[in-house]
Amino acid sequence: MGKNLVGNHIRKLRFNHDELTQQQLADKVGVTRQTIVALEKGNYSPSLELAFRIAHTFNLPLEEIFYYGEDTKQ
Amino acid sequence: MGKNLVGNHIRKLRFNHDELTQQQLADKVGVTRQTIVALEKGNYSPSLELAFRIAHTFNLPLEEIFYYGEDTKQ
DNA sequence: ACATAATGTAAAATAAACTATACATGAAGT
DNA sequence: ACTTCATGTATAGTTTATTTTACATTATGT
Repeated sequence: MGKNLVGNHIRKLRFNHDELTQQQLADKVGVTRQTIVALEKGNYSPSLELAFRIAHTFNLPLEEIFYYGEDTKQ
Repeated sequence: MGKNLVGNHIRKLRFNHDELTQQQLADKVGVTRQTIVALEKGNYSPSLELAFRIAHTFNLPLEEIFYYGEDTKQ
């Protein structure tokens, strides 16, 4: 257990960003689709390394994709 | 194995920031001293959650403390 | 009706992060 | 000389992230 305190906007970004599919994003960042599924579902938070690669892929600063605690963004 | 691609400025920050000791920082962010030691040594990269808590403690954006690949900062 | 592609879900196995414990070293103070 | 404190190092154990495999569902196209 131990609830996951980190949220993200991955799902939204996949659609805004070239309509990426889960599998395509997974390939781009070098993980399996299951990992993307789990992240979108909020099952756990990624490693910092993976978070960086995802941010890289979307060309966004990490903190615009991932946030600690409640989402405070627009 | 699997080399760690994420670096950080934790050690420097401990000194710039109130001369925090490893143990004090560990307490503030809720991990053991061993974790801080490992991070400073670059043995592995933290979870995203821990990275956020550390950034919080130093009152800095996460990406000013942690960087992917080579350090490109000043 | 059939095939294909995207997604959801689930569970067992491996890898990586993190803890707990323990001991060693060097510096600083008394 | 002794104590205390910060740090270094090591290793076994637990927890969490990630992989692998597998099957189900819904939508789209032919």
